Amino acid sequence: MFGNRRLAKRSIIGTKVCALWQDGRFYPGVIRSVPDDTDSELGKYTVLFDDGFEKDLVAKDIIGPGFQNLTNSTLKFQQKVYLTLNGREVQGVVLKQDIKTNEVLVNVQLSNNEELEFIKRLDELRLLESRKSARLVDQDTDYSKMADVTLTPDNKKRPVSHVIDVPAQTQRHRRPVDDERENSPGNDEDDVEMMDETIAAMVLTSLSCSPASPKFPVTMTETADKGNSVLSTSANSSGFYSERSDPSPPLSSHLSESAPAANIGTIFGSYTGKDDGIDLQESVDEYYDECDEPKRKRSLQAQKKTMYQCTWKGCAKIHNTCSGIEKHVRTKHLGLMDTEDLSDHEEEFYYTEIEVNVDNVTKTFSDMFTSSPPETSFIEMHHGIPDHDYQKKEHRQPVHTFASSVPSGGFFPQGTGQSTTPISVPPIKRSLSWQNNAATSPGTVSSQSNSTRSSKMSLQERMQQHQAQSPKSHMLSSPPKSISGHKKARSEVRKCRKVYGMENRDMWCTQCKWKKACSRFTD
DNA sequence: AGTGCCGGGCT
DNA sequence: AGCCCGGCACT
Repeated sequence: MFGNRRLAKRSIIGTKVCALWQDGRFYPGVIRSVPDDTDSELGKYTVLFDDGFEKDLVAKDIIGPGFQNLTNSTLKFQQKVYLTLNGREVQGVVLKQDIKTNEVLVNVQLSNNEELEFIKRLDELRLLESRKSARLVDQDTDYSKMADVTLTPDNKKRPVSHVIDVPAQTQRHRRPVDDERENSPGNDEDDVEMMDETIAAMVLTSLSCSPASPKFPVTMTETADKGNSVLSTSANSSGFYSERSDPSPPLSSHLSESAPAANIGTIFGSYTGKDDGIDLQESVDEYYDECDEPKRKRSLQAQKKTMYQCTWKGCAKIHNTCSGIEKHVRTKHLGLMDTEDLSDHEEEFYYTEIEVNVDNVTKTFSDMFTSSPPETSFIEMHHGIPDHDYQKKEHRQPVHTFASSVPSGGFFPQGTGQSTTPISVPPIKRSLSWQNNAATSPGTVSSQSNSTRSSKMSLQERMQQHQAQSPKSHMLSSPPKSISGHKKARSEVRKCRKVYGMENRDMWCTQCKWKKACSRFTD
């Protein structure tokens, strides 16, 4: 039936698509049959629309996986679309589309029957309703998921890359939304909704930092004094969505789910790329949600802490929350929108729980963040974000404690004496962090050898160390030659064995397990 | 001695 | 292909 000259296009029949109808709008349907010659642009696909009609269409009139992207399309007035607001998929109709900017004015009817108009970018819209929850639908094949994914342009299909993909589209032109907000004053909630996605994406962006990634964002932890933790303030106070049964302090709220417009507005001034502070949020232990609820033992300064580590190839990002890591996987690796509702939780396959021995989780994090020279990563991280005047904010704390050891003064407010949690950072780690290339006097560091240490270090520590030693962290501190040299001394190379240790062999990448070239920490 | 991983064998 | 491991080069 199918042309068999090529690899069959993975049974395209049955694919859920949206196809052009006579009226110039796209309607959902499934592929009924494919042309004999699928290579030809003229071949007609038969699409069975959901309402029972059938039509033969060329590929270019079909939107869906394997066909056109929505981004390439022009949507007509009254075209039904789906979009995500505040983590929920809502339906709307197109009012108009600005071809130039690819922004679409969408009218959305909220559950409370309120109608609102949003300006969304084309790539934020979908023509097909997303699957609600794979858990409920008992794991059918990836099909619909694929549809979801591919229908959302810009979601490059599963980037198999360990490069963090900054969800650029979420960060660009947010101004229109701003304008939009002005159009509907007094509706805070909606404002929130509109911002959520962006913020969440920004959070993710900022958070995206795998050991393999050079862009380990330097973030502030709760050690930041209140004046500085710009975002954590805003995020923290977001407990206004009371559906969150969690009676925990406001700080436990989930950024992506809700963030009070008011606060954010205040804090961000104009709502733009001020994501800068966001990373603070997650980095800290206050970033809890229902996922970790049972594990909330930190009041005990527990010795054990469950962390979640991304197992995506080349990525070993660790989050301290389940939702955090899920989001990471979802947006960074699966190329999905950061919308839990739309996700079918495939991300669960890409992270693993790790129990970490830490005497003080906070310490751990602060370590992680202190250990890489902030400036570069920080700047890079925010590269391309408009209106970014983060630097102007009071984030730049004088770095007291480590000023001498930190190359090019990071802003991490280590020195903030008002830190609530005593941060006892083992000197070893810190010195290690910058010791690699920077000239280090042997005497200043612990006399223990690196390897000895690593066998004794907790996993977490090793991870930190790895992060600290990842290439980026050298950028500022290292003498030029190490940059040009590129070839790392063997001792510097971090591999699963070193990072996780023998005792955590199950966390090694497969290659390492097989004594093959490590696939996780490729340099 | 420890580590990274090639080459090759087994299933 | 997935897995395992001897053995070598390197540190």
